[in-house]
Amino acid sequence: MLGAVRRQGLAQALRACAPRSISARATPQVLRWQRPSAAAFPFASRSIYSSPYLRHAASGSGAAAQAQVEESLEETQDRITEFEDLAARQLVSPKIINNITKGMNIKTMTEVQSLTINETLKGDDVLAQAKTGTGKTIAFLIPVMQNILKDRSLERRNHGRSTPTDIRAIVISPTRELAEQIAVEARKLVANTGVVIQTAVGGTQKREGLRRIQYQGCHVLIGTPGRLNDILSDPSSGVKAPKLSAFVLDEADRLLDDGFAPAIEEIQTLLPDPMKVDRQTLMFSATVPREVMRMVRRTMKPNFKFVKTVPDDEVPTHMSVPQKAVYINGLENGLPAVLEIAKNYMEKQKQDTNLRPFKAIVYFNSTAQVSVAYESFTELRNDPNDPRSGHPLGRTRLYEIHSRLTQKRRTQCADFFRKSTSAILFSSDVTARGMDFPDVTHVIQVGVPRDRETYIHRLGRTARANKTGEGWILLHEGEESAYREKIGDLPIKEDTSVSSAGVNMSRENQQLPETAAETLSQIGAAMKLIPYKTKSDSYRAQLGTLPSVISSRRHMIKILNDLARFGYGLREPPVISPVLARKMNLDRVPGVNIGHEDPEDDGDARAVSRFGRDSRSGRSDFGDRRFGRDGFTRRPSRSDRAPWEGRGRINNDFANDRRMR
DNA sequence: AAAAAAT
Repeated sequence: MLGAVRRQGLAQALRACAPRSISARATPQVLRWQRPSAAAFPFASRSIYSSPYLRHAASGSGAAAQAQVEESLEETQDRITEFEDLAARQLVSPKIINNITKGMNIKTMTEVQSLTINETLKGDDVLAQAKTGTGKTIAFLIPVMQNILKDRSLERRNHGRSTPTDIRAIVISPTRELAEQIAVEARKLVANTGVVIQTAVGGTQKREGLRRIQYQGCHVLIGTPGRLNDILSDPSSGVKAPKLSAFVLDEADRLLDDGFAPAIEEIQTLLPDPMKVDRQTLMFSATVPREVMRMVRRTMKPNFKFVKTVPDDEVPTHMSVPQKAVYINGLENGLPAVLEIAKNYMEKQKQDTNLRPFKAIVYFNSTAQVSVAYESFTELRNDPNDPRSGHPLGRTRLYEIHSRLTQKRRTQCADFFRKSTSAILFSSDVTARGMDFPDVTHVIQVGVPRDRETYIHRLGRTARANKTGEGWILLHEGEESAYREKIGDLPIKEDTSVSSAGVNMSRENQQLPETAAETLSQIGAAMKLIPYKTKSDSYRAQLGTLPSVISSRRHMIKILNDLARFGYGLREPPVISPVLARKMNLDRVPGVNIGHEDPEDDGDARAVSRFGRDSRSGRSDFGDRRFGRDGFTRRPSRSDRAPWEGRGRINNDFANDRRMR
């Protein structure tokens, strides 16, 4: 019953967004997959109206809830589900099908593929709402390629070679890696057909890319908004798409977010008038917010199809994957907790060979935090005093990826991680959407993500292709309210198995469980080996991300200073420029270190090298500012060793302070 | 000072 109301709500939403003048006949059809037997899942259909637009439309449609929904069951019944059949019915070139069934060894379509391919092959415009990791790339590539192959003029022109004005399809993706990933897939699909695939993404040599297009030609151009716009708007590039027959937006919701829309609109003005040169527009989107609907209405034919491939009764990933929340005592407990989660799993995996090798993505909200994590994990040693003692995670490979790396490094890391059996990828949200890394067993999110969608997309990197996986999120109690607000309704269970998470790292001489003590000292030692700038950048970066999560400035500075001191091992908080301090209303907050530059001598607590020699001496020209209830209460003295090493001395007033925030 | 993305 509830399901029926929901269905009607959806149809309503779609009608509401179609222009009024459009006749009933032109109302977009809603196609929906029905699970044969409705299994009773506790969380069924919760995610279906996760988009604000549809949720709103659905809830406001009470009076009209009687309306019938168009549901084409006939089409559901004789829908093609085997790739072979597409060739047998002469819908798709046997070459393409052969590449799929033999080359890629895929026989049966996923639900997304089956539902969308059956529609797109008819030539209609399609908006598909699809869960990630369900083969949607192939789903939109097949009709695009088929359209290109069936144009016989391709073969005659230019002695069978392509030219830079031959572009038949443009595919836009929100990240460079995703564009490359789509191109790789596309090339497999059209192997030995003569169709030329090219990419246009930032961070690469524009001239080199252009030369490749000029020399090899291009039928399908896959890229990111900026570079695509750059190339198409540059008349001297000679790259044009006068015969464009397909236009695809992957991750449309993301693409229509702030920032991308202007570039995409500009690209559209550079394409031929769709009224004169007929083209098929396809959009894939995990959610269907207002912006996506607006773009659909502006660019798609009035009879576009809406294909919803999240079945009513299928449990979406973020409802079925086991998810755990770990409360950390301070932000400084974050990396120890990550390390311990890894160790615990690897220990279990030794006992139980059925468990897959540990392969994790660890997400942070800023690039600088990613670097701190990656660099410190690289420096880990079993025995911090002996560089030869081996890494606590054994042969687990470590990678980092974010926008501040060169494109070459990014691509390399993505490739390496994809191929690794046991690895950790420290990542910003570059990889949050669409990226397909096989066999990821863990997604660990450090801190509350910027929004609900981000959480769900990150989590979607695991449990792909019918595999299992688990999600973890590490939370400071100061983040609790933001956490509950954003994702409090998801099935995330509190987990208390991570012993180093709850340790108060400001206290010395504590009796700690062995695993916690070991983990904390390993991280603490590794942290001393990484550059000061990496840490101070991370501190400042979090001044940018935390205010949306923690409302009190005082509290924020307090926990950041704890991180600087007990996590990063710094003697004093990194400087904040006077301008920034004023802008953020921090000038009167205790513990804020207002200054101009990072100290020349590093400001590190005590850069103890692996060989045990002190390599830096202290400096204290920060005056009285340091002497407040700010986490840096004590004048730096002989020992700045981390308290859990048992020899440090810290101010107990301050330690008590931690309890009464 | 806070993902991403054109130079």
